[in-house]
Amino acid sequence: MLPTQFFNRDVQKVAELLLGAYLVRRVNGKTIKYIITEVEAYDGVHDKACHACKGRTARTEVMFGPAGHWYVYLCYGMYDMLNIVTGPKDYPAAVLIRGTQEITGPGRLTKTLKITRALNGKKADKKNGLWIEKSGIKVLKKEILRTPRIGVAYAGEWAKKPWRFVWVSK
DNA sequence: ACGATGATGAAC
DNA sequence: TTCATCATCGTA
Repeated sequence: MLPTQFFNRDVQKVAELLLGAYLVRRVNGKTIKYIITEVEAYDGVHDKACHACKGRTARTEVMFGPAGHWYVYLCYGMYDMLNIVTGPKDYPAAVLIRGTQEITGPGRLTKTLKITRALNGKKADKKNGLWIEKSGIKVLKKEILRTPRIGVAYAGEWAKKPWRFVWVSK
């Protein structure tokens, strides 16, 4: 299980390192590991695509908290989005986990793993049934595709930042 | 291409 | 209290 310290650093570094790691879900006695293949970085109050650009609010409070906690919010009235908080306390940033080897799309991911806002603010550990583990899989730099983030066209210049990371495996 | 569906933040 | 907006997806 990756410790809090792992997440307590630059959000883009964490995003990159999460590719090839296991997202582990334990629900009613069964534990399943999913290999993370697609993530996005959201970085600070200045990032207009990051919810924290609105400042400290009831929703964004979790991102201002310590690293290694889940930030789960409802998107488009239907889908829960799963993020892991990164960086030091009071610096709002998070990595959106968009997909795994078996599951493409952040909405499908949370639906399949039965992840809801009940996990919002909870620590990524075994007690909460959702955590991240090192897999031992080697992801080469050349296998990482970087693109602008999805669905954030409203964010002006920030929409153009190549902060989406995809592990292209063949 | 479009509607479902509800929380959020900002305006009034 | 109302309103536009939204880190999506299934159906067409």
